Amino acid sequence: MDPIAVQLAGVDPARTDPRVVAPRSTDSAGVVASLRQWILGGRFRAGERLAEATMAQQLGVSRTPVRLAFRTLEQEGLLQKAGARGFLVREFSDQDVRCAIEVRGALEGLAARRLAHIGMSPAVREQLQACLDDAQRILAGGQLAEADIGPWGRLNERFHGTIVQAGGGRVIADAISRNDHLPFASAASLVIDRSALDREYLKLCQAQLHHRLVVQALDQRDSARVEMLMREHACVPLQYGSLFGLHTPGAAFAVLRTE
Amino acid sequence: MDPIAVQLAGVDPARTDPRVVAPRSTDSAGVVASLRQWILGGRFRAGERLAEATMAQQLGVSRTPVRLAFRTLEQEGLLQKAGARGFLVREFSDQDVRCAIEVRGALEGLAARRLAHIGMSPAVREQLQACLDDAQRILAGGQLAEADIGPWGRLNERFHGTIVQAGGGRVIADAISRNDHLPFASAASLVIDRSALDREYLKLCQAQLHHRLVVQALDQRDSARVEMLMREHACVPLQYGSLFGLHTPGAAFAVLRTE
DNA sequence: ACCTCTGGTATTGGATCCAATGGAAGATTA
DNA sequence: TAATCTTCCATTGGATCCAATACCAGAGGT
Repeated sequence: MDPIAVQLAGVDPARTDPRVVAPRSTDSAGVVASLRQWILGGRFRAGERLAEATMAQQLGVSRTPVRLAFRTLEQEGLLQKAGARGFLVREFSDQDVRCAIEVRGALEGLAARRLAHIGMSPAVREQLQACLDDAQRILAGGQLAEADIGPWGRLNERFHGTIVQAGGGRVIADAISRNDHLPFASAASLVIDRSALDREYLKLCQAQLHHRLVVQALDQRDSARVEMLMREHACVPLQYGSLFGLHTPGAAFAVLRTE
Repeated sequence: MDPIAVQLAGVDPARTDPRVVAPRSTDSAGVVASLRQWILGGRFRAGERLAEATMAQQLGVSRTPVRLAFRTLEQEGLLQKAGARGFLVREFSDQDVRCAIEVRGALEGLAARRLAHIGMSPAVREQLQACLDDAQRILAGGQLAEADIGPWGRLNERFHGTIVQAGGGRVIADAISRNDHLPFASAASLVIDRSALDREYLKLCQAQLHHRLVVQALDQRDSARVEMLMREHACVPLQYGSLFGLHTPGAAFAVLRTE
């Protein structure tokens, strides 16, 4: 096992569409998902050129869905056009990852600010409280168990999603979800070092504190403060991530490998 | 002429690629551009369903490039999937437009903040000064001429682009450019009321003042202030736009019609 | 009269074929 | 020997064909 083996917690692509049990590669959406996973998983070198025919063959589909998928992945920022000849796997520097995280902070901060301004509906307030309570239950044990990673990822995503939905509406939510395709940028992508669960426990406690402060500021309709808190909160994985060297040259995003 | 006839200033799609003289519809990129223009131009009703075959026929191309274009426009947020049967033209409320503008403010503010933090290179400083000088020349006449709209749009785009490039790098620039496809969100899309050029002149003076303040704050490495200034600056078209009722029901984005 | 089932049709998604284009390698000449 | 031109091939983009599928309408049953 890699010394910095991590896990991408949160929803997996298969869970998004209940009809699809396994992410079949024979489907257009499946092709996008597979390619995204391959790219993020470090299957290709950074800057490597991808040919339609080759990918089609490896995925067992025709060139048509691959062409569609390439365009989608280009929009997501994972590929970039290589002149008139195919696409390149985009390489992300530490700076880029940091930027992506700051972008998420800025956008979620904006959504939270707006939510504080317009005020939470009772349903939203209840939803957020439920997230806090669930998190409290997970953290109550005093340590982090392997089985807690998945639930935490889901509740974390619920918390952020609720605020974004309620405060930002579709436009901000879309901007965030577009950014989320970049490595480490998603709120659902907790970077968990499974070999140091005790340290990760402290990290989650920190995150939970932020969540409670955010709800507090929302209660007080303190828009400026809640924005600042959300922006700071986005930096949590950054602070910790930089401790054990995020970027591994050679693979595009080696640390994102889901093992 | 419509009482609120406006113009979308700045670069036109044809100028982006020097090889293409006119935006041919027979090209894949041309298909995307045409469809985008049609959607933003209010050719379709909000929520209207677009069929591949129909669009292909109207554009004089096969279904293949239309399929690609639909996916691209979906990523851009102008279309949304209608179940398993085609795509719908997304409708944008005043709220959505406001959100898109605030998103741009947040992202450009972020870029400016980073630029203030790392400091401007002499080349960047010079480029910004050139923008200020060009703007000053345009405004020196004491009034706004019809012919000034195009140059102003270009210099405005240069100003913003320079800051984003220098301070944000690729990731933030991409996030902004993805957002720019939404109506009114782009820095290049000045909304100019050609029937009230005197009022528009005052608006541009206001914008120029903001630009000068931004450069001042950048000179002073005042990252917090420059961020705030950029966010406020993004709201300029919003303030004025809301004065003469942005949203026209019936057409998707009637006010964006380039006449 | 209303609900349901079934068949047809419109429409999308995938595969394959063909044309266009750009790059690379080799040959020819200065 | 090096530079340039030409030819060939790899690869992409567009068009068309075929299969799958979801909506719609009509008929029949309750």
